[in-house]
Amino acid sequence: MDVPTPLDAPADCRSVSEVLSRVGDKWTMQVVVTLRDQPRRFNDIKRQVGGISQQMLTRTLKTLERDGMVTRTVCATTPPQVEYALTALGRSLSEPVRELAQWARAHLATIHDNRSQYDADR
Amino acid sequence: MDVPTPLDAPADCRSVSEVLSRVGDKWTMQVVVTLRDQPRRFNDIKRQVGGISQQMLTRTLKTLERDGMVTRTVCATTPPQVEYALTALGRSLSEPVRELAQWARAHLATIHDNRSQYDADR
DNA sequence: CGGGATCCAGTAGGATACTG
DNA sequence: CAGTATCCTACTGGATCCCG
Repeated sequence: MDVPTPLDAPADCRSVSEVLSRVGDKWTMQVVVTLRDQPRRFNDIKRQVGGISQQMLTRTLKTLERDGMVTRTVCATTPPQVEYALTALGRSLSEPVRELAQWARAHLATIHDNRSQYDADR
Repeated sequence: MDVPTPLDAPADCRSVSEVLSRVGDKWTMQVVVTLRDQPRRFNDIKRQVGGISQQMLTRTLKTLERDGMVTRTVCATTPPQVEYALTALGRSLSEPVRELAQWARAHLATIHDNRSQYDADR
């Protein structure tokens, strides 16, 4: 237990890739961030995220619930109310993602520039 | 400029999602980690990663090169030698990813358990 | 050795309409 | 309000063969 975080073993790489591809889809992180401060209801999330269809929001929330990142609470009223909230696991994810967000903000423009230049050179 | 890292604005969410989905594919992180310590040649990377086809390695490396994360150096010898190395940008990415790797190691088993339980309950 | 070209299957994302 | 059910398109991952 000397090296802080090897990130060398193939098993680790696959774990990282698995997590990255899990949360790297189009909507998951936006939903997680939307739920970070307070629980919200379905159409509330839908408005906050913007541009997401009911279908994709349903899928995203169901997958998050399945992974134990989000809880789903149904109030048997009419009209029905369903409230979604982050679990501790879901909140804990937002910490390392915050780091990545900083990196994204700092370097995304550079990446886009690199792409433009690469494409122009051919 | 009070809050350290808001991660609230929709624009930020999209940046994060863009980066996550960019590096969240099946092979990118494994290639980056393989190149982290020293430059390597094509088939060397292929052996290190394991299970990747030439096609996918070619695509992955080309995309990394386009984004300015990897340099491609051709030695005009016979047989040709092509060496790939991480750029500073590529190396800087491995830092926040290291954080996410720790999270992955710590919580991946829990997530898998949650999935099993969720699937069993229906 | 280091790819390019082609073809193919599976899945992610999305539009729309309908339901309890 | 909060979904479910269809249907469709585009992209990802991969296998195979060919080339300098």
